[in-house]
Amino acid sequence: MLQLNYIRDNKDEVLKRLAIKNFKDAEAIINSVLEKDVERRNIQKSADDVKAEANQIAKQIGELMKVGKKDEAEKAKSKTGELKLKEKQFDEELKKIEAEIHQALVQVPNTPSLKVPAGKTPEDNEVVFEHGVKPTLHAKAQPHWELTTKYNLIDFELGVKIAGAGFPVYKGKCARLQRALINFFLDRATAKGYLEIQPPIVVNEDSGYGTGQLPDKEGQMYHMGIDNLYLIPTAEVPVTNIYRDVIVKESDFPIKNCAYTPCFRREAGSYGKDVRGLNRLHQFDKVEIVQIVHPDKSYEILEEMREYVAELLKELELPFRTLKLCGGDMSFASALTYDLEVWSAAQTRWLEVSSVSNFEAFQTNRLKCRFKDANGKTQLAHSLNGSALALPRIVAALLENNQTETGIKIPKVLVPYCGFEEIN
RNA sequence: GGUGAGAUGCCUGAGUGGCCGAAAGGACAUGUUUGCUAAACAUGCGUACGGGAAACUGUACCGAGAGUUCGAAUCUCUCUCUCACCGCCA
Repeated sequence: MLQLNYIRDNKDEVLKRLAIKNFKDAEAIINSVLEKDVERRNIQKSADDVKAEANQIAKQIGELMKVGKKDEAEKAKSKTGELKLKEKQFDEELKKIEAEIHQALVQVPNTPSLKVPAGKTPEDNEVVFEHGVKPTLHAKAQPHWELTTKYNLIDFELGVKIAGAGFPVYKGKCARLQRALINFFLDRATAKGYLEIQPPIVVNEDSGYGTGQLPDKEGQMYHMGIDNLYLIPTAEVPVTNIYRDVIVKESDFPIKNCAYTPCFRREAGSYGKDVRGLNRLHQFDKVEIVQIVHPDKSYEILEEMREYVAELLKELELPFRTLKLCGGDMSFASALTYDLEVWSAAQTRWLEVSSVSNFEAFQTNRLKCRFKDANGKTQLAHSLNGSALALPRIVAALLENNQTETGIKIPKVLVPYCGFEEIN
């Protein structure tokens, strides 16, 4: 959620930036919010004045009672009836208008950075970096969903039997490969200064609101009604919520956390499209990196995180490209997002494996994650996160790109983690 | 699942109707002093939303919501959560 004060002071810039996101009703909503804000302040002033008067009288009555002037006390009491009525009325008005402002404000997406390219669809995303050579596969090369059957690596049908579509069962060397990837990613992250966290993989409602999954996207999460808990769609949710309602020390910046968790997504509405094999799952594994930083540093750190994820892909010897998302393809909460995509040689297409975003103060405003600056003023921190990395599509690309007629080669860096060099 | 206790500021913890935005201690910050990796002393130290050029000042907040009252951290009701013990169990 954007900060009202910020909008008030920077209206033109806010509108300019929202235009990049193709947010249609920006001007209408912002104007109405600002008008209501003026009204709100007027009402609050009136309410405060009435309350101040009532408080005064109450104090006087107390003193009169103490010295035994009962008559005068009674006289003072008679005045309070009217004040109480007014107070109630103002409070209700205030509540109403605050709700309206909030309602309008939550509809407004984060203001994109001015570096975000204009555009509406994924085709408008800007390729900022490309690395590696797309491999040429042998004549009988297969997509990963056939390779996994051939080498007995993943049983999708078994997953259907146990849970449902989108819950694969990994076996043998593939299970080991998954474990290897998780450990590799965590080792690299901790070496880079990220503190490893093992968070709960269920969260309560407050946490869902904190990172913005609720109230809008609740259909995307698995909900356990009996205890009112949600399965996390990403470690971002529990890890970022560590910093909900806290005032961190400025000297603690940058706060760097990483976490491996399974992720659960209902993916409602995406049936039938690009869902073969490992491309889109209800449950998958991911290592996430999260940073809470000083506002002045967040863009510098975003680049650092993007570079870090790119390094991982280089080490895995996967061809990849980095995209700067255009206004139309960015998420609601992001101010600037890089997507990293690996080349899937048998599918001959790019697969998104990481999304690295700077949320500026959009998320921390909702979370109330603040710090005291040098002047002793509390202000919102900036939050960033990125996948580093999501497993299934990495596995898909590894299987497809590294296949030979006799087996699948494991990248060097993973061999110590896997304990084998080839799947055959 | 059963029984009991509780929810106060960054933390511990006092506070049973007006003198309480809240004692005390700790932590933290600044300064002084002695010196040495620390201690002593002094001062400061909640958050949010308003008003004001500023000094300053108004209002709200003691788990959440409602109520009683001129006046509520303190009384009543509802809800949520936490802890302890027992039972069951990884």
